[in-house]
Amino acid sequence: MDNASFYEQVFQVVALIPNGRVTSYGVIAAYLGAKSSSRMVGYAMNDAVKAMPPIPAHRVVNRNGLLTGKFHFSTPTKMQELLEAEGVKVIDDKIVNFKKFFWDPSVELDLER
DNA sequence: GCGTTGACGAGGA
DNA sequence: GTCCTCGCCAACG
Repeated sequence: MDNASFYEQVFQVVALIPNGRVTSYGVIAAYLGAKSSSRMVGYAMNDAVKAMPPIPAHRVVNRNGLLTGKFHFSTPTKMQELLEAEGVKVIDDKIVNFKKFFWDPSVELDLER
C-alpha cells in the first residue's frame, strides 16, 4: 500500500462501496487522511475508467449528492441509470435521500479501529 | 522543474 | 435559501 499512489488508494476505498450505497469525494479524501484534497479524489477517478477492476465511480458523488462526474461516463445518463439500477433514486442528476444512502468509510470500516 | 488542471469543500456576502 | 471566491494538493504536459 505504501507503493500505492494517492489515486490508487482512492480506488481501493471506492471499490469497497457496497451496492446501493453512495459516498462523497470529501469523505473518501478524509478517510485517506487528506480531507483537504477532496479534489484529488475526483481527479483520481478520472483514471477509474481504465482502472482494473472497474471502479463504481457512479457511487461517488459530491457532498451535495449531485452527479457531478456523470459527464465523464460513456454517456451522461449512464451514471444515473447505474444508480437507479442499484435502487438509488436519481432526480435531476441529484440523488434522492442522499443522506439515507450515504456510506461513510470512516464508520462502515470502523470495525478494525 | 514549473504552471495548469480539476468528478470538491467550506466560508462569506 | 442561493451565488461567488478562496484554498487544497497530487497528477499531467
